[in-house]
Amino acid sequence: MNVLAQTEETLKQEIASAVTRAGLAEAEELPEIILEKPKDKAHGDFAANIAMQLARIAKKAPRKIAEDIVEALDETKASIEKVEIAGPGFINFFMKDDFLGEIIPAILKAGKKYGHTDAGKGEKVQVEFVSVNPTGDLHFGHGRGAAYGDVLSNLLEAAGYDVKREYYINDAGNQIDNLALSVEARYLQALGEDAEMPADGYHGKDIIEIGKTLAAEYGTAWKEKDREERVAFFREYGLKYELGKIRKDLSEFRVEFDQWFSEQSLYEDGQIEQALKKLDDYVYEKDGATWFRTTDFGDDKDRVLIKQDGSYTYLTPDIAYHKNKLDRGFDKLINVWGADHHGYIPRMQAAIQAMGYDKNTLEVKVIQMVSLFEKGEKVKMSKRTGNALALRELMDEVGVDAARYYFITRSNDTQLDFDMDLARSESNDNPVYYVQYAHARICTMLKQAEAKGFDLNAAFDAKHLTTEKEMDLMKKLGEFPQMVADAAQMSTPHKVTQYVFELASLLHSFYNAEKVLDQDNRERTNARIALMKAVKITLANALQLIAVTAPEKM
RNA sequence: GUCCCAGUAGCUCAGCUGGAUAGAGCAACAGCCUUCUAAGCUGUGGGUCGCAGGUUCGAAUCCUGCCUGGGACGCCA
Repeated sequence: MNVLAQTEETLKQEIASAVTRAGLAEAEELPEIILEKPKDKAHGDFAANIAMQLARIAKKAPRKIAEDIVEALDETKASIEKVEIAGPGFINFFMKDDFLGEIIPAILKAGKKYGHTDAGKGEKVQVEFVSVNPTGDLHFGHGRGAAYGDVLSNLLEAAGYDVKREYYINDAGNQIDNLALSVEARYLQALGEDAEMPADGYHGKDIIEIGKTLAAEYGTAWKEKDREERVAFFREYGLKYELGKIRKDLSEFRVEFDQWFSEQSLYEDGQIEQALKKLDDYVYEKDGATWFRTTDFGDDKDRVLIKQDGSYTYLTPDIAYHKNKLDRGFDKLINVWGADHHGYIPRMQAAIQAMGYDKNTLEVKVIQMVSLFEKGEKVKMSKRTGNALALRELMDEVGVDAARYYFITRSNDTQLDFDMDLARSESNDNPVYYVQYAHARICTMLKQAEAKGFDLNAAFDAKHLTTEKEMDLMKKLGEFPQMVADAAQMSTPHKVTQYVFELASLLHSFYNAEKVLDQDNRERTNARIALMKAVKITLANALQLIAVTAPEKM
């Protein structure tokens, strides 16, 4: 299925055996053979730097080593057309053109599965992301983390990992008490009372809405009830309301979780006590509190687990949650956090190690901040809510396709400027449309082909694809599975938007240069139709990975 | 003060597990629609890769120091 990778593999093996045959190095001391795809076509289809790497081992000049390797190469084995030595000792390989011929049939056969590999070998990975406190609206910044976690999960699945997506609900602790008290205050205010918001209350307009709704539904009934009972009810009500809204927004943003994990459930099952027991060797008492010696694992200072008042810090149930994850048998845990939480990483990794696991079992991906720009100016606050722009409002403004695409274009560790006008624009400035248009264009062509009586499933021979633009397209198509595997392995979803943009660009370029449907050249037309189908599949699969739609027409 | 991220073309960013003349989009300039969607294509100009050292046959990429911008340093979550 991964044709290009197979070609590469064969070539690597042949180079390796040529090196040993030429007596340049023993098999054990052979460095990993690295083949790169040169940017400049004059440097061939693949280039190897092995001669430079061997300079020290073989104690010879790189160019001389390269000559020896080339001498020993069996060119028939790896379908090599031509070999050149260049620069300081690069060996450039020009492959027989037909090595590309296998790509299109492989794509047509694989269909929606094209790009999938078994690189991950079924390893169990859990991706925890978003996990926003259910005390208010998701804002646009959360959208970046949501898109990142979701696309990363998609990539891991495509690369053959066994992935579970999870949202950790902070439904215990202070912030939920504050939510309850905030709801209470808004409820009483809705009844015309002069109730004051708690000091750390949540001032979002959504809480005001809850208050009004409660007042309308129950009138003064809750006001007359026992305070404790009332707050308990508001607590549940507020939680359910906020969580429902978060679920709905994320669902609309095309993000679905396998599990919504309740912090409260950790309290109910005694899991926190169990986790504390597990940390026992690294726990001590001081100043009436219980501490975790995270400095044993490189943290700046030790951290409190149980406060003087006997309650847990945020860290403690979170450790229990991670113990729970590990107990479920995941090989790898990936957490997606906002940049403002980066300082929390050392203590969490300390916990992982204290529980007997390798530090890298937990990988934390930090997502840098997002700034919104409109009409060239930074948008700080929403006029409507007084808070940061809600994710819902962003979706309404620019659409889910554009929002998701933009969040994914940039590497997670650079701050993102989100240009609202650009995301909204239906013009060639907008990369989302550019890519989608490529897909739509192919769909139109294929419809035209049918209308003109071409058989879309006619037999074809890729040898009729001879122009440079066709070659470029086929090479690009062939890179897709490796790109997916790399992006999954390196947690770099932005490689997908980059790839899909490049593929779209090659398609547009080809489209403008060549005509696909030609009654006078049936054989070439059949081959080109097959090529177009392969590009369409690959574009659609790439867009599927980032959950952006692939329209049939625009 | 310590830690994390960034600093690459006028702007927004790729490239960073070291490799050949540093890439893309936008902006600027010049062209392309009687032909499968011009939401497109073709071409031109544009760079001390923040600064200074170091490692290396080779550094935007690795190491050290410094500068600038953003973020974090709670018995908050």
